[in-house]
Amino acid sequence: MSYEAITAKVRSGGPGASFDQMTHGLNASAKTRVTALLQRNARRYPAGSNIILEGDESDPFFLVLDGWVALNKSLEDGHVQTIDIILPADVIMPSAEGVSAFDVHALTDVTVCAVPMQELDKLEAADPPHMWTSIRALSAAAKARIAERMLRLGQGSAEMRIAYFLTELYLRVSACNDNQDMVFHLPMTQQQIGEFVGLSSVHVCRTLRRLSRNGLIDTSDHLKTVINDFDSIANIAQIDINQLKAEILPSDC
Amino acid sequence: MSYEAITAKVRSGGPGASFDQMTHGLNASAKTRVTALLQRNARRYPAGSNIILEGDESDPFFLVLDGWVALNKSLEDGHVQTIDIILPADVIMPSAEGVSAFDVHALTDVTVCAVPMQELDKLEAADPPHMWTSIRALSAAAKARIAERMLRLGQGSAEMRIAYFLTELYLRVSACNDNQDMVFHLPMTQQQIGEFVGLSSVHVCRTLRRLSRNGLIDTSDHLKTVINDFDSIANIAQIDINQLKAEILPSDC
DNA sequence: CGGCCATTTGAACGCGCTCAAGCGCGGTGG
DNA sequence: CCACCGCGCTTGAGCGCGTTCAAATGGCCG
Repeated sequence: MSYEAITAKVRSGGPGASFDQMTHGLNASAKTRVTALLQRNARRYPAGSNIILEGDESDPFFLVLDGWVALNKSLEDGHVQTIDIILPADVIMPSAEGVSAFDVHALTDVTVCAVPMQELDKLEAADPPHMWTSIRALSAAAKARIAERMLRLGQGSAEMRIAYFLTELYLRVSACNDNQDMVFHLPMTQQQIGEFVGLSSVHVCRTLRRLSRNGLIDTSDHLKTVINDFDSIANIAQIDINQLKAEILPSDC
Repeated sequence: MSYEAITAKVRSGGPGASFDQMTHGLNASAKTRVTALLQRNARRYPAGSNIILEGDESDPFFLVLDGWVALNKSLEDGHVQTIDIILPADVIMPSAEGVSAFDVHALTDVTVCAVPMQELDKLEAADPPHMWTSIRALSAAAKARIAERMLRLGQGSAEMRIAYFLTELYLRVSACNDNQDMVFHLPMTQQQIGEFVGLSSVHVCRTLRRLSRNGLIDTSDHLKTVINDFDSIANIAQIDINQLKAEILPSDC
């Protein structure tokens, strides 16, 4: 079963929802123009492929239309660290100077839209305040996410990191959802989760199983991750949910 | 001895160098105007004090004129993680929404300049391309720095983290220097270094001593940190120096 | 049914932590 | 001037969390 087919079951809002989110706030004519631009520059990548490699030349700016993307850095010994995970309607900025600071890796089948700088300038000319406000909000949210994760990467236990990971991604996946069922799909192997939270895949497994055995989560159906006891998870992760929501989710949603 | 007195010995360029760096690229009239703005809004904080607390309301934008600043996040159990260290001529963006995502902590006596949003807009009106270009370069460098550090925080050994820490700060401190003597001042306790690299102060001590015993560095005069064998340090840190320089240093320098 | 990949579990090791005591140095007050 | 104090650095001992290595199990697809 494809990733889209799976998430279609779990998420509300079908294909096209990303476009709505991204053009949200624009007037009608700008909206059609931007949507056209996005569709024109859209490209597909299969799960497991690299969209950009660290050190490659790249456009400064990508929009993720669909699928999950990991931003990876790696050491010579082969160890990989995922710096951030990018979800649909979010933005990838591989950094200035035209050279990417990390691998951009497709966790699932992915549709992204490379936005060349001159196109961006055109958009800005069309609707300057909205465009940059929106970008600034997205990148502030990304910074906050990374800081929060870094805190736990440096100071937290394995359990705390996993609990935080589950909470963060649940919040982000269901940010624009109104249903409260605490069920979502994590299209990542335990290896990839480990690369994200700084643990070996073996210990990710052990930690998830412990949470599962204690009834806090349910991973028996590995297409759906269920958080049974959100308060306990948030407590283990040392999260103040409302504060975290305000910080890591772009406000307009 | 004050921090300024110490660094005056080590660094080239006296007081006022920060102003020059920050207004670099502006025309003469803009330069005087910006310098005046900076001096008008400048505030001093003693070493050890907090400039902003996590969750506080704050201006969106600070310029560090002098001294070292740590951006800290902490867990309830008291563990602290330093997300980034800000040096003179660099910028603090405590994040959008007017609420700071972290403590802003003075590692030394510090002079910062809070720039309210409306002032920023005025500056932008005066010289729009320069201002935002410069800010974007600074924040791209900050992102790259944090990613590079996060890689080692999640995947590297204690030795690698310490070696990377030394290299990063040496590069940044001496970025605008032409002398190549590999001597600089680190105004941080081992406790604070530990909070930055995710190690206990005890282990920071052990690791520094080991590097020192092997002749790679010299910390006997704790006002000056000396890197004796830069290649070995860079090798331990798994750094490609030229690539790192390009990534983490704002280009105009 | 067989092959492949992800997950699970066990065993043993070791890195980095905690706790605790000793040392060195600068500042302060008698 | 020296005694004292406090803070940061140093070093030792012992422990525990998370790692590595290895093997078994499970699930999906050809």
